[in-house]
Amino acid sequence: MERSQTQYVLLGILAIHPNQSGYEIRKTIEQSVGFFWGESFGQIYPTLKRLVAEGSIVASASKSKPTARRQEYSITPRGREALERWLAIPYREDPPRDEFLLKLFFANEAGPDVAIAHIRRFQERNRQILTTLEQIEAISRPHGSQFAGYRYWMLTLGYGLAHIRAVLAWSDTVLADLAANPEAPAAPSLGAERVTSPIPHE
Amino acid sequence: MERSQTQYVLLGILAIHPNQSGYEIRKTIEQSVGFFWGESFGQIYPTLKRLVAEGSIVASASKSKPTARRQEYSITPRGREALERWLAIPYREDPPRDEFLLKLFFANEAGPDVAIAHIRRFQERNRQILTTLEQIEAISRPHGSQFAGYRYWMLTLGYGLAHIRAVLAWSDTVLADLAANPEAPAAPSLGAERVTSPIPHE
DNA sequence: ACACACATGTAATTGGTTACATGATTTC
DNA sequence: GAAATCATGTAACCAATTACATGTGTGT
Repeated sequence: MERSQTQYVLLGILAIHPNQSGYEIRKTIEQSVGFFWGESFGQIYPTLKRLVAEGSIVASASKSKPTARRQEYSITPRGREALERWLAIPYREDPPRDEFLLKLFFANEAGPDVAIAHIRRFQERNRQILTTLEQIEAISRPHGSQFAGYRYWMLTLGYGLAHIRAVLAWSDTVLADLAANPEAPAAPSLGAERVTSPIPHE
Repeated sequence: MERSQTQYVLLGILAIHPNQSGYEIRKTIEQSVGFFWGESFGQIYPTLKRLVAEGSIVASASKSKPTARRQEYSITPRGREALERWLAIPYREDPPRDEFLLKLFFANEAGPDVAIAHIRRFQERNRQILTTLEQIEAISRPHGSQFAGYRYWMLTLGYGLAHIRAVLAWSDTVLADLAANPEAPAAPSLGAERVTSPIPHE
């Protein structure tokens, strides 16, 4: 609970766009930060209650859509302070885990066809995301800076585009290499003179 | 336990390089897949025991380094089968969570100085990793394909290099933009005509 | 003697997903 | 009237980290 990031996502989203229900918040998350962040209902609803109890957000009956169950939330000055405090501290790296790269790394145990299948899947998925991100970019550009925070949205979008374009280009060269030269020469197993990569972790 | 990926990392590492202790396995993980995968002792030791119980690996007293406590593990044919089965099934995307991008996305609530601080940190860290990966590449290239799996190691390394170079280039343009134009024009909050990004998830 | 790397393990905690359960509202 | 979407919540489960605890071997 102390270092749960979920609360700050909720605060941040409500800071940008108040008077949303839990259900709506989740949609907003999907549609804005969805390509690098996800939240589940099982996490959202309890956290909203906790934030209300702490006074970081307030709940109110919906005015725009007065249905029976719907609750709307807005950030309070206290919530804004909490958000700003959190934003100011250095981001933490959580331990990286990329199953795609892991399976590719071990692909020698399974053969090049398996590697190729994974890479094709990787390409399909990332081409799809790239198309989406490019559409957002195209739609947003004429809009100009229509809302606060637009600039930073564009920055994160730019990250996504740069990342995906780079790894898609990489995947093309990899596929070409695997197709041109399916069987790599066999060799002794990783032994005494192995090369290592001491990547610094936090 | 069913969908724990830890077991497969251990199997994969032992498939490439047998007769390692738990302690050693962890070091090997850090030094090979460390830039995209991590494992803790609290996860490694119980999983090793479970894999022994299942017959996927075998434990033996150390021959090369016969100390009191040291246990060495090697993969069995059964473990190899389990590894191959796992390698053949499509990788799963786990929900993305990038705190750096999240803080950047919300940076309008905190000001450009906060955004700049995060990006500088990001650059420092990634430049450091880039240097390490480039050194590995430089050392490995003359070695040629000295061991089985070398090829796939180089492929994952290539991914890391492509990714880091791309996001570092992105970060330079972002910093230049934020420095040249620290205050973005204020604008109404994210409202009715907001643009959305329906990223497909699995 | 001291420090550091090697080596193994467990317990507490937790952040999070998934599945389940329920019901209202809208749209076709 | 059926289906989809809106809407909220809880319980079970779990993978994983972190902290703690213990001890050996090596090098200075």
